[in-house]
Amino acid sequence: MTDQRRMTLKDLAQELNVSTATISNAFNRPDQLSPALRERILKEAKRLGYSGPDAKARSLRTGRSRIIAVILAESLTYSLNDAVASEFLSGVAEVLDAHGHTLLLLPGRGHASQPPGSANIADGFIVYGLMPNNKLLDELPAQRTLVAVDFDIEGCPTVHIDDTAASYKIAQHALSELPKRPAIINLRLTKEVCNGRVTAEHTLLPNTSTISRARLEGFHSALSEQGVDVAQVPLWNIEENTFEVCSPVIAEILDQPIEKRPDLLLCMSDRIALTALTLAEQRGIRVPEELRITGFDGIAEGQYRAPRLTTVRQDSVGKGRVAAQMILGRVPLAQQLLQTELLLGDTCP
Amino acid sequence: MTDQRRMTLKDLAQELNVSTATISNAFNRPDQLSPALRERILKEAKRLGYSGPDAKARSLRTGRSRIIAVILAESLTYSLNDAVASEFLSGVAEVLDAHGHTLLLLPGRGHASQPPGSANIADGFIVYGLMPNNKLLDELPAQRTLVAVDFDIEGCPTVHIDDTAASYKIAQHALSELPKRPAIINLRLTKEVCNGRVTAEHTLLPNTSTISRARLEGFHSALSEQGVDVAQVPLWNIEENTFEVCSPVIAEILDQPIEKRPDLLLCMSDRIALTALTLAEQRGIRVPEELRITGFDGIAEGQYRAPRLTTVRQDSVGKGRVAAQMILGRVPLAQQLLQTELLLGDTCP
DNA sequence: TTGTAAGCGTTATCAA
DNA sequence: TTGATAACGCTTACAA
Repeated sequence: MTDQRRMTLKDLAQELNVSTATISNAFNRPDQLSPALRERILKEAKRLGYSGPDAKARSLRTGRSRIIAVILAESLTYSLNDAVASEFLSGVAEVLDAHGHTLLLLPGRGHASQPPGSANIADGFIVYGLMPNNKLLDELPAQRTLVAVDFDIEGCPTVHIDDTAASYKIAQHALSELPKRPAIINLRLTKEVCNGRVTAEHTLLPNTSTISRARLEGFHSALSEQGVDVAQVPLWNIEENTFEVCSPVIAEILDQPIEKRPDLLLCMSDRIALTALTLAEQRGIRVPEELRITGFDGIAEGQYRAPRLTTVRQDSVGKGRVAAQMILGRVPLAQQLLQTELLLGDTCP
Repeated sequence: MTDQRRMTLKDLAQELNVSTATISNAFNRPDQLSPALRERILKEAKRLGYSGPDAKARSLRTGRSRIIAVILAESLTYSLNDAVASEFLSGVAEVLDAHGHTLLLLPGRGHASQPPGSANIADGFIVYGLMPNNKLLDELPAQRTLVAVDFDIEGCPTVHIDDTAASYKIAQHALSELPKRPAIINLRLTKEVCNGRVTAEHTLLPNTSTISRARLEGFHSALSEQGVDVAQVPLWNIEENTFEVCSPVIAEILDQPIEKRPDLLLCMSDRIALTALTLAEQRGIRVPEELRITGFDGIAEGQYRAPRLTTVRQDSVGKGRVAAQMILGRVPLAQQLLQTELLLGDTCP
């Protein structure tokens, strides 16, 4: 009876002289037994140190674990420290939590030697961001629900924003005052690794469904519309959306002779824009007088500062919520497109 | 054989005319069967769409899931958007990932109606931050490993920083130039809810093991040492470490008549300090000339801006790494104390 | 209202 | 080197 190992439902049943089914019901279906008996069982369980049905056994038996996995395109380390990904996750977490589910975090890129087979314990998968190799996706249990966020998996429900429209919108705003020397700073858009100026030697990622590619599209159409020759607009590439990786590139841009230095930076993320802002401040370059800057995302850090960032807000939390609701089957599995909103700050009034 | 439902190990065994044990060994113990057979099994498995042993069944059988849970004191929504907690999590994730484990996130406070029984699927628990009620802790499977971070559970391995020493250190630095009107802004230190000035009507949290209490201790001893009567130093309380919650309190502090307005703010977090900095800038109060500000934590946002925050850096990522290593049994379960480092920025030179 | 018993898909211990 | 077979702890028809 009460030996070393953890007490099981069976032990408890024996102890109380009732059947295992009754104990199970006491925990899972209150309506299947008399309140009195249930009361007694719960009390005795607590007294004897039985803390409820074992999750492993239960999930094997029922086939469901109440665990939803989020697969992050980037490493967990990066994602957890990125404002946009964090907001997305908190949206997911909020909904899962409200419905008694929990969140398992899986790295996409560069996971350990052995693939985490433990992953397939999840009832469903939310895949956030483009997977570099579909290998991981292949390994996902086919039967399980899948929702893709910010990219497309064929025949799979997705949640998206209209990146092209959003960047068109902000570029159009920025171009209401025509810049002399506009420049675009994008995020991982070249096939080759390139942290700096994009030259003729680089090729852009072919996949038109990446968000970077879509945003470039939007910038370019707004520029063309104003009669700017987009081929003449310098393109700079950033390999990772962090201050450390951005800043050398931004420094290179800002340290050009003044007659070549851009007077408008269209950045593909707020992180890039904020880095540009900080470096401009350090150099005494006045924003927006000498340099106008636009961001993308609408993260808090860009709004709770002076000068406030001009940017497009995307509802990352909302994206997370919708993705989670789809996975839980609380909204129909579909192709959702979320709204964006222009945020007129001080960096490009 | 190949019906609707997912293929199982047994199905595969039947299909290949080998025993289930052999299939299992092919996946788990290469040395237990001839390479040729193993090769064949793996190939056929892939062809027939068997993606390896089911995690639920495996975890029931072996007793281990390769999942480690982190229980966060605050809601997931808050924690994911807090720089310190995020860094901690990324430290945990990094180590877990390197050893083929995955991360399950559990909310401490305010979890859903039904306790997530799915939690006990985890092999071990890292508890981050003070648990408001130990109820959740009681429910944790007694047998499982537990590591406490930033607070104490009796008889449990912990990882900590020396909050008192660290805040003593930074306060001492700040006091090298004696302020006329110092003030302290702390984080959730009153028993009653209080977002504003702490008065005689408020009582401080009794528990001396909270990090806020420990930091206050450090501030006070540095002040006393300089002959300042700590009873005269105003104490302000913040209920949540976010810009939104901080800013009204900071506004109240800064909008006092100039002869009452503090000239030194000792803040218990960088978030508070950064909010103070932003609001000071908005009001044209010069930092550090008219107002010196110190933070606590050393988050990136405080260092990648101008002026840089003067603060104490705690190695949150390192804390996460150590906690994860302890859980995995890669370092001895013990009481670890991590170092802190004074970061001399521009807000209190 | 309560009890009986058959799995859920594995792994581990044997024996062959 | 490979194969039977008994658990792992639980849920759920179905029977009483």
